Amino acid sequence: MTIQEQILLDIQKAFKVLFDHELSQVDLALQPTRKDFAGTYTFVLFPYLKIIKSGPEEGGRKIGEYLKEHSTAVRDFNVVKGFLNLEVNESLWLQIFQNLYNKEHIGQFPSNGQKVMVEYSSPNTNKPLHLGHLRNNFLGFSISEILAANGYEVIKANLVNDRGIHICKSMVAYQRIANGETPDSSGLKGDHLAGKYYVAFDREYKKQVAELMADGQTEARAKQMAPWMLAAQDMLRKWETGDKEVVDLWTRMNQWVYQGFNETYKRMGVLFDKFYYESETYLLGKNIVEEGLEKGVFYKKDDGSVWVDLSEEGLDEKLVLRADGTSVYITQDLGTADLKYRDFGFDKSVYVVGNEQDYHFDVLFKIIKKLERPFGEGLHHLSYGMVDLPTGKMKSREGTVVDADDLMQEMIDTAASHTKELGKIDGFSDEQATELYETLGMGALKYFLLKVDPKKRMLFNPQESIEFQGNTGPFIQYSHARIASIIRKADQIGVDYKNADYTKVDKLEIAEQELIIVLNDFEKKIKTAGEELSPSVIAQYLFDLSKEYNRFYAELPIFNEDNLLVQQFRVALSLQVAKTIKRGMALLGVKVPDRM
RNA sequence: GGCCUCGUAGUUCAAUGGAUAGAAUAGAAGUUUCCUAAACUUUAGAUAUGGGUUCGAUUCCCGUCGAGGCUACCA
Repeated sequence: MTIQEQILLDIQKAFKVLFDHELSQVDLALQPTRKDFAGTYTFVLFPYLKIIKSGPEEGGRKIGEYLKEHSTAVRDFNVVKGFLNLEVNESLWLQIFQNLYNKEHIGQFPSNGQKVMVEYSSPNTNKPLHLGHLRNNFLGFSISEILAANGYEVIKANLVNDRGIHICKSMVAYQRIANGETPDSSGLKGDHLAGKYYVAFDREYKKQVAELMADGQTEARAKQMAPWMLAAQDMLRKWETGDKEVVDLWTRMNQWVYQGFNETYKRMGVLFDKFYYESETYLLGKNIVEEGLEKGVFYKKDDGSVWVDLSEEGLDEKLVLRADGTSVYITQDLGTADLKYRDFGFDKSVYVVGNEQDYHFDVLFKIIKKLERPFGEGLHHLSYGMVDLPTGKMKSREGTVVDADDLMQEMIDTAASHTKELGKIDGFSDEQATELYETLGMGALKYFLLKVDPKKRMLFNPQESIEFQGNTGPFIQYSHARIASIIRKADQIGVDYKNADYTKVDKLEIAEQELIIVLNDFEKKIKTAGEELSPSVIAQYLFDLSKEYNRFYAELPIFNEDNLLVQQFRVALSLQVAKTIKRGMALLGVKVPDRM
């Protein structure tokens, strides 16, 4: 039982004894006391004025008196307006700390026996990854870690979009103008090489459209009859019929792209348990169309196209099969959902996809529920907002796309030069230094993208993202490094911080008590982050913890402290903070250094 | 046009319907004989707008203004 639950139980008793009223647990809640007032938890009295039959001040005082006398958790209280602020016994905080400190693993709930699939990343193979993908990948990886911490078995899946007209565009341009260029011959990363020809296609295509329009064609017509567009469409048809030459080129170019992606994923620090390829799934789902027709969930129009009517659910009619019998995106997604379920039999499935597809997933999930799939209720769209630049939206045509590889390298370079400037890493080997720069640069970037609520669109300012002060990854990493330094010294001079009995500490300083309170919140935050699918909850928490620790660090001496038990306690408290930071940062996919 | 998000200090972000709306940056002023100053302390500064519900609204409801997204027999 947590302190809060215990106090609420005692408040329930108080209502029974003082006002002869039975309150149910669900009616009751405590909130953290605001910093300006004494106390840890606050009970708001306004909702109970009718029951306590007196002013909030008087009623609050009565309840406070009762708690002070009868609750083992409550040491003292004060009433300000309608707020009953409760102070918790120091001994209880020490007991809580001791329990936390004795734990083998923190931030890990036992298995809940449930399986969850997290699909994220899902790149197109016609161009390299950019800033938007970074948010997607960091979110997907982090939420996977967070769900695992909540006791789920997690399967990380990547559905690669490796076919379609966009791939054919790169291929057409490559075929026409590349002169057999390869990653080896050009020194270009494979994904960047493919991207180069995707851009080249677009440039040539625009030129062709302009020429046709100059010859008197309408724009719409010009777009249809531009030679390269016709070539791309032709290539797509050939691909679908298995034309050897086309498939060979497709295979070769995709291999290059995958090599490039693998490098990028490695630097990002993301992993996958299962890859799905659209080239293997794009025909799935037609059997579901049949099934839907039989069940009466879908209906056929006169021209033969198949539709679903979602007007009862507040949406429109939606096409699921074209008149010519070919499938559309949503058909394929229905099929893929079944495939995933056959493969893994999950309880939940999370799709990490940008919010421009909100409507699509709304429709998809509603259809799946209409089809009465067993996994229908476990579907979630982790819909994240776009990443905007100070100049506005990223537009590949306008060359304002921030390339993922470039950005990561820039962050790491900046971390390197900043670290060298501070000159604190004497004695590092080149290898260690390189690793540190990577840790810091990637930490800054990941934290920057994860600290914001995923649902919200966010602004990426290159200058600010590269700062290492304030609410940043490196600030939290720095707090960890400071503690690591303390532990080294404690070990060196032989402070026995491992086995002391900290419940015997006489008096807690405010900074110490605040730290314990924050440390005690860790698991609750992991739970919230898991329920809300929001790594930002963890990021915010770690920042608060680090800030609280740095205050403690500045205010209280450790090795100059005379009382031996207090000295041991402060080392132990520091160690507990370090463990929490390390574990919490791991949930964000961020490493922490022991020196920086 | 219809549908969905979102408007909070100069800027970037917080705030299960609760107290005097928090941080971080940028600005001003301080703190290194002491465990890492990538830190700490102090200071100034915001709920787009008009109504409504409520003991109480940044939060819920309606209007206005502004930003973004969706609105394909594309993916």
